[in-house]
Amino acid sequence: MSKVRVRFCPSPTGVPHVGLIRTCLFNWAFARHHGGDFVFRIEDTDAARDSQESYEMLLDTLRWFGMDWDEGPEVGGPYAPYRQSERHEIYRDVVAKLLEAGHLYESFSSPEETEARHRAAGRDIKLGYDNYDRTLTEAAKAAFRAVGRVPVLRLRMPDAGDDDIVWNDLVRGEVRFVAGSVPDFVVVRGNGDPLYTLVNPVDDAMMRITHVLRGEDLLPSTPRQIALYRALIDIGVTDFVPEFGHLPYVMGEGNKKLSKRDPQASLYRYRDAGYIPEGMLNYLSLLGWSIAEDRDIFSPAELVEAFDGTGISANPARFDPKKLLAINATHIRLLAPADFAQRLQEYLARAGLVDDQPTGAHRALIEGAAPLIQERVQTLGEGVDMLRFLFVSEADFVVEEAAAAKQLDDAGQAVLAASIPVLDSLDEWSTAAIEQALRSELIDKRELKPRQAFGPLRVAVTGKQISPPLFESMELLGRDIALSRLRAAQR
RNA sequence: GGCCCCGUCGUCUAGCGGCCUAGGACGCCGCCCUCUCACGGCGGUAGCGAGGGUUCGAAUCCCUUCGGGGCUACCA
Repeated sequence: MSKVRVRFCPSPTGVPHVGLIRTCLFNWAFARHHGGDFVFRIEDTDAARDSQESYEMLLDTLRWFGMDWDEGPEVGGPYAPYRQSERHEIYRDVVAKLLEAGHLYESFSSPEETEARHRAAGRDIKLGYDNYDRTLTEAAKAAFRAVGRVPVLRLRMPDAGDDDIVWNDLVRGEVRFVAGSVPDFVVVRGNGDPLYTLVNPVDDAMMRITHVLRGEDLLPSTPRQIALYRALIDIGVTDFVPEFGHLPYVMGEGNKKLSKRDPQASLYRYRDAGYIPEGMLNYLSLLGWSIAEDRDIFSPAELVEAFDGTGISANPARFDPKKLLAINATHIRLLAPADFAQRLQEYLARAGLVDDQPTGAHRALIEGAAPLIQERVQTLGEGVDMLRFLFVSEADFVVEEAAAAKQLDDAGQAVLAASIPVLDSLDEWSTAAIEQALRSELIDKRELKPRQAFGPLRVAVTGKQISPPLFESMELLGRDIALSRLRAAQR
């Protein structure tokens, strides 16, 4: 087999979403596994919907995931340009050759006229285009032009009785469309603009794409693409038809395909919340694929190692945010502690709790606190919430109302009153010393249950009922601030 | 309507004729650990859409049926 070449070819509309990136991921992993090329092409042929902003988000997202491309925007390549909006002369040239060779023909029929012919012949009007204009005489065409009508260009499809269009789908096995069941389709608009139906296969052919892995929604268009490919081979644009593989849908709530507009589908939502790329990639690749019978946690490198393009499931996969979260949590725990601290720092900065280049004191705080929460959070965003009490100014520090009501009652006040002098007189402000002193005073001497003893202190010091371990937190906070918060919680 | 795809626990899946009284994971429930929350450990819950074949033997092969979904544009 020649070198594997696959492509990811989104149109830049809207925000990158889960289904799109899953498709990208499978292509990327397939290319990397086989030592092939990953081509990134932008299908911006719909000026009304495409946007530069969306284009930039696409690049940004792939980079965030570490899905690098060998050819495409900003890196170039031998088949440049890689934005379809810059390839119009190429399409014009191919169209001219296709027309000359008789694969395309001018079609003047309006949908109404086609429908009228179906009615007149007693056929179902839902049959679609009837290939009527194939046989238009030059005189008839001239007559249309004379009244100002402009033709679209259609590709001739095989007729009933010709060979069926069959391919061996990488995901679904043999798929067959009976010859004659697919009408001739439009490839160039009346105004001369080429359509997706033309430019997508033309670019794939010219860029020598060997494997087309794409969404299941494109499966019914495959016979048309194969027919076009045959025409392209005939005129010498390429010399082979690629393999096709149609990936199952990613479903959302209910029984509906996850929509671009579904907020749950936006990648940025997860990125902003502090999901990490390793976790997202892992989960996304589980949507229609599995690495082994008894395993579902793996690194991007392990994915590439295993992903050979076989064993992709044909049935739709439901996107499950809970499982995504769980897998993300596992990957967070897998990070090297310094790596976790670094990533956490970025989110703390984003939340405005530390500077982009944190001060030495903040840096020390992050290094001390990160290990306390690495096993406690599922996202980096949760980590920010959990550590907020360490970074806020005393003026901004607040004790949650519900927490105060529950823990700073009369019993809680007694705990505060007993603890403050003990802590105040500690020789050494360390986790071990704090714990020893408090246990001795509250558990041994006053015979409190641990949760009764430490609950009020936790709330007073962190403002929440859920926090990193208490004694470590107090040490990090420092004696002065810890004591002043305990005193402030007294009434 | 026509064409096409899909059908294993609630969800993602393993399974490709005997290894299956169907395995793993998420979720959920219980217990242990425990300063909160997590982590970790142990246990539990729950599935082959239905009906016919083929076969000594079917989740696995065939047919039918039911159900879900997609396409059917001068969108991509």
